[in-house]
Amino acid sequence: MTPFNEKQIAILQVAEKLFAENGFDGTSIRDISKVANINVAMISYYFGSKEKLLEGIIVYRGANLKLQMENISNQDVTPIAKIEGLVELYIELIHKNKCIYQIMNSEFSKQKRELDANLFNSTKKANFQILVKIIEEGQQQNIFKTNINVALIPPTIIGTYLQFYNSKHYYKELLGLENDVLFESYIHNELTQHIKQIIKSLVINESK
Amino acid sequence: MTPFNEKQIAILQVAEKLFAENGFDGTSIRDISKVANINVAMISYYFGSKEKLLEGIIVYRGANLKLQMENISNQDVTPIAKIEGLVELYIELIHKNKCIYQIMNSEFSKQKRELDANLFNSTKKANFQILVKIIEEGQQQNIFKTNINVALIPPTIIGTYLQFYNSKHYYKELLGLENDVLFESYIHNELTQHIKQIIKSLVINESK
Amino acid sequence: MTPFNEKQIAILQVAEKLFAENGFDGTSIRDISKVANINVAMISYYFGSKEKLLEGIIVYRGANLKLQMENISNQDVTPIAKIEGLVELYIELIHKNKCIYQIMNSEFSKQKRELDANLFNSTKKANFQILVKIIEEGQQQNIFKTNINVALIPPTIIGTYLQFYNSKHYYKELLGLENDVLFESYIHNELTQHIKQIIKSLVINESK
Amino acid sequence: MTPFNEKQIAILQVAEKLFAENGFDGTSIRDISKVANINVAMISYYFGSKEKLLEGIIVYRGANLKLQMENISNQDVTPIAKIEGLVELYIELIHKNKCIYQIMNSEFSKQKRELDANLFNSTKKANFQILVKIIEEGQQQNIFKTNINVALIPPTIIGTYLQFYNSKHYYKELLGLENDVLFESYIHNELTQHIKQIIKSLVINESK
DNA sequence: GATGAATGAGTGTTCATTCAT
DNA sequence: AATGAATGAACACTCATTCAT
Repeated sequence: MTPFNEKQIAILQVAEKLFAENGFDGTSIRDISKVANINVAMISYYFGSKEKLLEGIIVYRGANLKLQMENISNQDVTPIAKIEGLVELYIELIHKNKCIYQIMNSEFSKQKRELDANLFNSTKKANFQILVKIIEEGQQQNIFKTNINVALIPPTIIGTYLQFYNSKHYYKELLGLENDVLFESYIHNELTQHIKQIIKSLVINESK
Repeated sequence: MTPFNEKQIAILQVAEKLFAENGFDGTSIRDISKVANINVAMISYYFGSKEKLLEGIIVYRGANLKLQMENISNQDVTPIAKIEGLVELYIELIHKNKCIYQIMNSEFSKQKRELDANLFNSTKKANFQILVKIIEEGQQQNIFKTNINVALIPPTIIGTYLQFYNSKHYYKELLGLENDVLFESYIHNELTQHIKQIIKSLVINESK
Repeated sequence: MTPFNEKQIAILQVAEKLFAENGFDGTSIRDISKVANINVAMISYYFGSKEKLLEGIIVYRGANLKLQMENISNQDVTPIAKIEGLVELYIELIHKNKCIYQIMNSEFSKQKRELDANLFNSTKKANFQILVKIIEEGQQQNIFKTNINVALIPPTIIGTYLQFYNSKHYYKELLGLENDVLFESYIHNELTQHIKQIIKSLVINESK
Repeated sequence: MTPFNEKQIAILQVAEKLFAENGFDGTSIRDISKVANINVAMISYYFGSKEKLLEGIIVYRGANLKLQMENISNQDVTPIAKIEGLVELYIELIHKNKCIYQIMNSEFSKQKRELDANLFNSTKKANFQILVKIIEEGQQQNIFKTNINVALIPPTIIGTYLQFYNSKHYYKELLGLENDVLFESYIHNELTQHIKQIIKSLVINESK
């Protein structure tokens, strides 16, 4: 199904992790080869170059992301439940694929990288369309407001989550979350709840 | 006032810009020295190392940030106006100091960097305290809800803004913002309004 | 007849061309395998090593060279005609086998290469003997000088030709030879005539 | 006078020698740095790249070559003596600068190298003009033939010499030159004499 | 007999830093 | 106080070759 074989996937996963942790420039192919327990030359051999490896990660993850996102809107529940489900899914997906979102946000925003932005934008657009559909459904049922800026919903969800996660150290201290398990739990409960509340306040027609 | 002399500040400003554009690892001290029109050795000479230079940027900007943030809470307006003002200020500050926020978010979240996190956390905590004060003021006046998770307000503001800004390319296309001026204007109007609305929905006591 | 099979010969021909164009070190076995449309491992498999491949080229071409050279001296014409024929043949052969002569001159003169010089020297010596025979024939007929340094005749012919050919770019400009056809034609006429004249002046007894 | 400092010249000389012996691709900058007893990084530091180093050699030697060549034609001797002197000078110069001539012939004739051919062609043209002047002088004095192809004289001299030199191994055996001193002596005497004779036969008007 | 996978050594180059002055 | 020169380590990548199949 994927265009990558077993060993390539092993490399992709190690690379994804290290890129997310240390950045693209901060990760050498030697670092990757050491962690993945393969020869340095294998990366060039399998992917052609370090940049192509990055693109490989995107292709590998991108296919997955789009697929998972599509299920939510086809369920037979109220638009509000769909929105809540979408927020949950969004957070879950970003959390699971934190690595690639991290990469996307730090590497794609850099001017120097000559990456094919379309690799990501197509996924983004697809997700946007799904969201639009749900919103319109709620509007037709008069449950949602009419003037909703749909485009700003995804960056609100993703941004809030990532900003929180990237300041892990600070929030663990501030909120007294003594270990990573508590931190993860906080994300799953309080943060998710917080974001759900935000998004609902943006879309639900309170004046009804 | 600042512990940096004129030449050091010139270096700091160039470094800040380049770090934000290309990342810490993606920027060589030669790049910096070329743009700043100084000798390569100057950076090690003045700052000790490249990492110390990054810390220097934080110290240099941090002092500024804290200072500007404190003014808002001392004004004699309603808590709601203070919150609105704070959101505006937040966005304005992040927008102006995008560079350092970019750095903070991409470099501080990396495990490999041995940076003194306190350099930033102290500013964050100070800002948090200011926010707490405003919220409490509103709660005493019964204008704000009682159960507000104040800690999640800053990451919501900052995260949403940065996520939007970092996907500049995508949003310019999606929203038909043909040039950078229109993009900036969109941030100043729609995005700021969007974030204000979110934060207000989080704090204002609607049941009143 | 040749000790090489069809696939080996295909490789030899590609390698000969690429070695002549880019040098031995400037040509990778991957370059060769790509052009020859074979697997990289084939070269080591068939020839043992890259150096052995070079020797293979020499063996392959050398056999040919010696063969063609022998015909000229057996014809029933005057020694002068034989010399003229020999010059023509020399130039024609070098021109046709420019590739291998190029290799021979650039790779054999290098100390680092551990090539079996005898592979070539035997051909050179055979050719030298043929030349000696013709010269002696002319001397017996009192048409040629008695004090002829036969050893210096071949390097004069070959050297002049190669030096001219290797400065193709320069001579095309200097002589106003606008395209390669004109350049080739110049070699066939003026240059060949020039070399013939030189060699004849070296051997023919003018005082007669 | 030269645009190179002492250390750069040391590197240039080592590089010239190694390039001539092993070719451009056959010489690594580590080889050079080892022989020159300098750090590997110095070559990039001083010359920018390996290719620029090669160009440096050409610039360094080229200036010298042109200069030395100009003296011969200004002497107050017969045209024949001038031609003889020129041949001697040519051989001496090529012999001394064998390295760079070797490089010129093997690297410039390769298509892959993107070298500024003008670096050499200007020297070649200057030398050609000097030769033309001497020939014309002899023609005016009716000592030289009228139909002389001046362009073919330099490649005859250079080519014959280089072809002989590059087959050193072969000629030492053929001519019984037991050591390098004898080989050098042969070049200085027999080979030089041979080339002088050739060139004179090309230009001198025998029918006078 | 033939080949894709894999390897360790090597490539040119750039890196942050230090040194002598 | 300031800098050009210099360095060793690291960089991404390519090399010829070997090996398991």
